[in-house]
Formats: sequence, structure tokens, C-alpha cells
Amino acid sequence: MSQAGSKPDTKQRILQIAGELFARQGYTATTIADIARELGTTTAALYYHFPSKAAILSGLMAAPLTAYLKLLDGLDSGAGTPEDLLGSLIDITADSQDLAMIFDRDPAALAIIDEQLPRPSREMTEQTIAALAGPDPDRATLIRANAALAVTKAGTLAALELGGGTLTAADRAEVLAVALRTLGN
Amino acid sequence: MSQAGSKPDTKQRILQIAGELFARQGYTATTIADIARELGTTTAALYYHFPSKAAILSGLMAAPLTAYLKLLDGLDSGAGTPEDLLGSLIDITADSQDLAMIFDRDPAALAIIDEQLPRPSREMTEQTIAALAGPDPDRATLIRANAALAVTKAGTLAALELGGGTLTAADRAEVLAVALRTLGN
DNA sequence: GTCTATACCCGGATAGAC
DNA sequence: GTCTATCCGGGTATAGAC
Repeated sequence: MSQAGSKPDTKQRILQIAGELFARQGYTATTIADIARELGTTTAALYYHFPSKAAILSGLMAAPLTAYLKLLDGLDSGAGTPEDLLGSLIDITADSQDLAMIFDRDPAALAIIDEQLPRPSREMTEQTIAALAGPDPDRATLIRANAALAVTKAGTLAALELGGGTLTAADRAEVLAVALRTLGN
Repeated sequence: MSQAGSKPDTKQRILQIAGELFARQGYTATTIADIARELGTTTAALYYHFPSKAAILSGLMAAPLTAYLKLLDGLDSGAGTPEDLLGSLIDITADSQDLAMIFDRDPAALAIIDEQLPRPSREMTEQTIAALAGPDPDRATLIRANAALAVTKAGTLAALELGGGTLTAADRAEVLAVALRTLGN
């Protein structure tokens, strides 16, 4: 609860700073000292707000990861066209921003995340590919599914950069169209 | 020159082992001890063959990096259709295998590579995108160029996995076709 | 060319005062 | 809630014998 209105409480500032640094330098390469310096305090002060470096990463990942898990649950229930799925993936990527980069980048970070995940992230990716590829896919279809998934990530990140951090409606539509075309039709 | 025929000299074995480990765990996360264990010696022995961990990475990157630089030089000379370029990118990715993953994965590894590169890798990527996008690209074209580049990487890696480490002619053709379709035409 | 032993540094984390 | 001081572990790298 703490203060009601303004104060951008320290916890949030830490998360924001860490998010940027992790995205730019990677999780492992970013030190607690880096974050503290940017925050304007000492490393010890950080540990009042978070019990560990891994906890900061978790705090950062919690929301997007929940969204992704929810999306996958929806897949089991059958519903959803490839277009819906690709669109959701674009939105999750855009919302997370920095996170999208960490996700399949720093293996050390992945290991930490995997620990507190109902199922390994690897399986989550495979399930996504399977949903995109449809039943009984041949090699070419699997390749296209992998390619389409890569397009949602790379395309969204490129669009975000072009838009200075925001994903415009037009750019979103373009990324989605390209991803669909990559997938096959 | 050392022994003529058989002996898979230690230097090469180290490079091979390191390549696999770097790809699987990332450069930073892989310790000299990991490599030594796999090699069946101690860490000290490694330093007889390589002066540093970074040197191992460099030894691994030299060939594919040269190929990539040469490819970019060709771009300046005007020649080459997008199809040629995408095809070359697929081949470089397939040849390097492990390396493709390290490339834009571990930022620490990137920093090491950048040190001994005529120009920063970031510029190299930008030049590649520019070549794919063509002159005076609009936003949509830039997004597609980024997407197509991502497809060559993700598609090739997926195909390699399906093929158990080898890129079949059919798979190569499929990846290329998909990348071209992603690009626009 | 490989070993044992160890120096050295850096990063994460803790203790306890203020 | 932040500080100073410090511990501790792990990882790179070196010294020197064999």
C-alpha cells in the first residue's frame, strides 16, 4: 500500500532500470552495481527491495509470462486461428519490450525463469510451434511455423524501434500480415 | 605443422567442444572448467593451447565472420539480388551452426567479437537490412527486411534440427522460399 | 603437453550502524 | 530505507614441477 499517489516507488524504478539494462547488456552481464549506480544508491540498498538478482528478473517476467501461459491454455481449449495466435504473440512482445529480448537470449536467465515455471519454456515454445503448424505437419510446414514465430519477434522489435518504443496500429497490421504470409496462408 | 595425417589435434578438439557448449549454454555461462572436463584434462592444460577464453571464441568465429564480411563487401560492389543475399545468409548460418546462436545471444560474446572487427557488428546487421530493403525503404519495407533476416536464421536452425545437423537441399530451398516471401517479392 | 596449487578479481549477498 | 564494510564463492589465469 504505502503512499497513495505520486511517489514512483523505488521498487518500480528498480524494475524499470533493470529492464532496460537487461535488454541492452543481457542479464548475466548486468551487475547489481550497474543497477544501483543508475538508481543512485549502493548495492546494499537494492537488497532491501529485492532478495536477489534473480528476484528482480522474476518481478520483470511475471506479467508477460502469465499472459503467455494464459495464451497457451487457450490453445488447448481448441479455440483460435493462427491469425489470433500470431496477433497475441505480437501484443505480448510489444508489451514486454525488453523482456522479449531476454527470453531466448541469455541462457542463464532462461534457467532462472524455468525454475519457477509450471513447465519448461522449451515446451511452451514447442506448443506454440505445434499450434501454428497444425496437425500432422510436414518438414516444410514446421520450418514455416518456426519462421513465422521468429517474424513476430523480430518484426515487432523492429517496428518498436522505428516507432520510438510504441507499436502503431499500422505497424502491428504489417507485422501480422508478414507473419501470416510467412506461415503459408 | 606437427603430425601429418590422423591426430585430431587438441586445438581442434577444443574448438569443437567449445562450440557445442557455447551454443548450448552461452559463452558467459560456459566455464573453462566445463570445456576442460569435456576434453578430459584440467583447465591449466587449456591455456597451453589458447591464451584466454576470449581467444577460443575468436578462433571459433574467425571463419564465419570472414565469410560474412566478404559477403558485405560484395554488397558494396552493387552485385547480387535479394535472393542471392538470403541464400548466402542461409549458408553461413548452416556452416557456423553453433555460432549463429552465439551471434546475437550473449552480449558479452558480442563485445569480444566487436573488439576485433573492422566495424561494429551492429553496423554489419544494418547494412544487411539496408541491402534487403533496397533504396528509400518505407516503414513496412524495413519491417519486412528485418523479418526476412530473422527467417533465414530461425528457419535454418529449425531445418538443421529437423535434419539432425545437416541442411538438406530441399530444406534449404524451403527456407529460401519462405524468406523471399517474407521479404515481399 | 599436462599436472597441482594458488593468486587474483569480481560479483552476489549479508551484518549491523545510522 | 540507505549506508560502510566485509564475506564468500566461483571463474579466469598463472607459476612451476613433472
